Amino acid sequence: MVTYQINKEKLEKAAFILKTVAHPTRLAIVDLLAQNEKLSVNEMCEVLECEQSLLSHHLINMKLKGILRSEKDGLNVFYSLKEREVMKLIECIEHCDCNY
Amino acid sequence: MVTYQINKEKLEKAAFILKTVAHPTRLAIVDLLAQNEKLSVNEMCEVLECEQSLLSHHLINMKLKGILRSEKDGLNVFYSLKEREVMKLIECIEHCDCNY
DNA sequence: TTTATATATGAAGATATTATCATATATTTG
DNA sequence: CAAATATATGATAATATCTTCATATATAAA
Repeated sequence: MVTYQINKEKLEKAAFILKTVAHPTRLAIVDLLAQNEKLSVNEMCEVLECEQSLLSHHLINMKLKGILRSEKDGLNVFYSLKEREVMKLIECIEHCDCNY
Repeated sequence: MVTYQINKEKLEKAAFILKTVAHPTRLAIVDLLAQNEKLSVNEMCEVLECEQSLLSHHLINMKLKGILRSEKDGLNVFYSLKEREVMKLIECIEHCDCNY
């Protein structure tokens, strides 16, 4: 008999989190913030060569989904990883050499 | 100065793999195959309550992307995890309680 | 060799995601 | 206060993903 343990809710939550990160730019953001405690939108814009508005959309989305937090300081808004656990995802992925 | 280490190619690959798994049904497939060495399409259909054709699409997609392998035995096709490393993703996610 | 079963395929429609653009808001500085 | 700068917002267009359905293929069994 086939067993099945993880419940639907948990799977949906996991898929949700994964989705939030499953994008080159967003993954780069996580990576960047793993290496730098906090960064302003502008700083990330430059490093990632991503248009400001698009980056903003990504950042707000990630914040909304609980991956990032933000704090305002004058004109700048600094983003940082809310759950440093997310970094583990990246490491994990790096070790997983699926060939396709 | 902001540093940035991971290269584009790596990020794209990682995002690609993540995307493959960032879906409730596909995550359930990984989970199911982490617990059962190999399973036929039908067996998974029943457990996951997923329509055969849809499941087939998912499985083939996952195989194409290097997450799964398949072997035929008579009428059945058995799928199994190609990279058991993928299981770590799930564990990782489970420990990561992002609130959103 | 017809019938049943398991799986795959492909097209189309439904839905979701991503990118772009123009512009708004908020803050600082001159 | 006007101008400059940083970020956010919202509508829309472009694109990708997911689902469904009808049907094809391959194997096994009667």
